[in-house]
Amino acid sequence: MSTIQDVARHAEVSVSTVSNALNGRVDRMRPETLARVEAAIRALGFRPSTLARQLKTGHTPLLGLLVPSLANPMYSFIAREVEACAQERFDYRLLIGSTYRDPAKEAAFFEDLLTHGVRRVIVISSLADEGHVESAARRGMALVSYDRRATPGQASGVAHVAPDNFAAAQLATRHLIEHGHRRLAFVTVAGMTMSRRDKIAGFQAAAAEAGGDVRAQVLDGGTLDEYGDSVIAEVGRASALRLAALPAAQRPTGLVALNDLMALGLMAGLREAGLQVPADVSVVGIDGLFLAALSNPGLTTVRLPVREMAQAMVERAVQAEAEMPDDRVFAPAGLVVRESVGAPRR
Amino acid sequence: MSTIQDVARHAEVSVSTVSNALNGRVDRMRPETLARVEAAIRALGFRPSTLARQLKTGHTPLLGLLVPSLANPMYSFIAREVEACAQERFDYRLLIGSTYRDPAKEAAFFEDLLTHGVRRVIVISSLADEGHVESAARRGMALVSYDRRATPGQASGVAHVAPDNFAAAQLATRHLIEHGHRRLAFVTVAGMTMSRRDKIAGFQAAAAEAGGDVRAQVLDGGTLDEYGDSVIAEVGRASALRLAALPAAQRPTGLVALNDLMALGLMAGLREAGLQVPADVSVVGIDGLFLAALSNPGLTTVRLPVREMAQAMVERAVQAEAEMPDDRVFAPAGLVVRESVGAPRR
DNA sequence: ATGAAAGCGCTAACAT
DNA sequence: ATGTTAGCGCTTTCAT
Repeated sequence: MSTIQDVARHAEVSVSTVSNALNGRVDRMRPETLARVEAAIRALGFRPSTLARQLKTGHTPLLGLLVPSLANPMYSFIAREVEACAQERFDYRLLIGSTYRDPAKEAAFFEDLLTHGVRRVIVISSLADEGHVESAARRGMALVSYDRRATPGQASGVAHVAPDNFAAAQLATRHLIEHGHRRLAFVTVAGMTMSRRDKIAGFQAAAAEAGGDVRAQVLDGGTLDEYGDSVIAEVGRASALRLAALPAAQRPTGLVALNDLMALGLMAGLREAGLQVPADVSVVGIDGLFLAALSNPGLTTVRLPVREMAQAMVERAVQAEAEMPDDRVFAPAGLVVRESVGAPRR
Repeated sequence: MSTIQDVARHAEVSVSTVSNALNGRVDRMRPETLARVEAAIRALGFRPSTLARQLKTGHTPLLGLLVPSLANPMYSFIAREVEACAQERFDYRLLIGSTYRDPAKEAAFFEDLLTHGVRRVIVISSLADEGHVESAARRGMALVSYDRRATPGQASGVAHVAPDNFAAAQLATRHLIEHGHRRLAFVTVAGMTMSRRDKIAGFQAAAAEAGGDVRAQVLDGGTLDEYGDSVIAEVGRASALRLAALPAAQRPTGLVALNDLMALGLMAGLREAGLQVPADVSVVGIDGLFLAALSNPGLTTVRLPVREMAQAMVERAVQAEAEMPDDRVFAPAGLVVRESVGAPRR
């Protein structure tokens, strides 16, 4: 690797001239000089070290991304969009870390980012409290948190980007109601996060607006001890089995799943128990993963505007100095109707 | 952020003493001095900057990972294992990049890594030629390439880790043959890579060993122009439609898919065309994604030892100086039997 | 046992 | 228009 010194020597100019050329201050030199510098750069295959540059400027074109688990298709889809946007629009690279819902891992990730000079981070955390995130913000990081909203009346130094979970669940639930379902369940996992609370509220609001004969229950499928890849789907499968054990006359006929992975697990469990989707039970998911199109029956789901949210997060993180709204909520991109919802048996 | 200077001042020692303490050269100072330094570090919440350290030592604890697309569940699963291993065993963080099969993006990623001082990289590339990779190796990077083997008689400076694709496809094909299938097809996409070639060879070898009445064809489902998330599945769907259009007496009854995503697409297309899996057509995948367990019917697939391969790659990349085999091939972890394979209709 | 000082590759005043 | 130089935070000889 050649250095700026080598270039200066080769072009027979000083390092500052090379530096000026490198940083677009080309008006400060004769075109001819610039040409010589550029020729030298090309001849030597010189690339300035971000490292040395950063030591001086205190700034590095690296974006931190914290996800619960890369093996969860929703998170890897978000990661993909974040990476693409960061790279194409801002020339930033992605430093990624998984936490598996472990507070210690999360804290360690922030430490390492600090150490690496990374000062812009997007956090997708399922941890209940935002403590680490806020303390990182206090240490001067530009933080954007996904799927979470600001605690009211409390400036946290953290920006928030989230889907409109209320609207998404409401949309899903209305779809079920329109198909004639009256016994509804929202299937979730143990642990209440803000986003889950919103989905449940949307679910209940849709049920309420449909009138008195609609029964809407929330089904908590159990704990996610270890945040594995398939656990949410496994919880869905277990919930399906519990549902199937109910007498048919009591069993909910319309299920809103916490997300697509849960819906997929639900369908697998239902099938295992000998129940048909949608003949016996209808299922609708939330997320809009492309995998939902491959299931059998195809999963009807609420698509979230992942690309738009990813762009918003990247913009907010990278242009932290700019004046921008601190909190953005994105309406669902719409309902993708496939085959997992039908009229209830009567 | 406090610096080593602050610590030195606070502990009333010189920076070199602090540096020595930081780097485990504690035998060079009185225990009492060490204690003072440690107290100062704690008091100030000091964390040495990897950055400055790296500028001096030329080494950074960052591992580059190049994948075709994070949205492909197999790659994100590998990424997850790579990240976990790199972090837990070596305290390395992951700098990730997607290429979408674009040589320019791939080259740009290497450039950026160099610029960031990253000198160890794991490459999962579907690009035909390994040119960029080898040139990066020549520039001093420690490279490990996944799912590809060394070109014989050509020291490339690149280490290779790959599943035994031949054995995997052979295992899948034998399973079909054991169930009585005689008309077999291997379903792939356009473009021949080394790993695809090996899978096809394994498929054909299994067919050949089964005797003369077995017909084994290779079905190329078309191009992957843009390396999107679902494209392989889409190609599978399209291939299924073509297959379904064939007269039943000629149609292959047993399908080996290039990978699980392709198998999932195949099953979706078959269903769309009104064909039953496994009654009309049996399907077996390769990869062992957890998603294969959620499909309907559950996908029978050959599980690849992803964690073991990820560990091997990380070890090789991080301990590049150590003497280790340059090429490792991993046997499949076994066949996961679910419901997508049955006896052919007769 | 401890400290002084020379860089690592670059940027940005501040000269000239 | 171009050059000199002082750091950025750390490691590492080499002195003391």
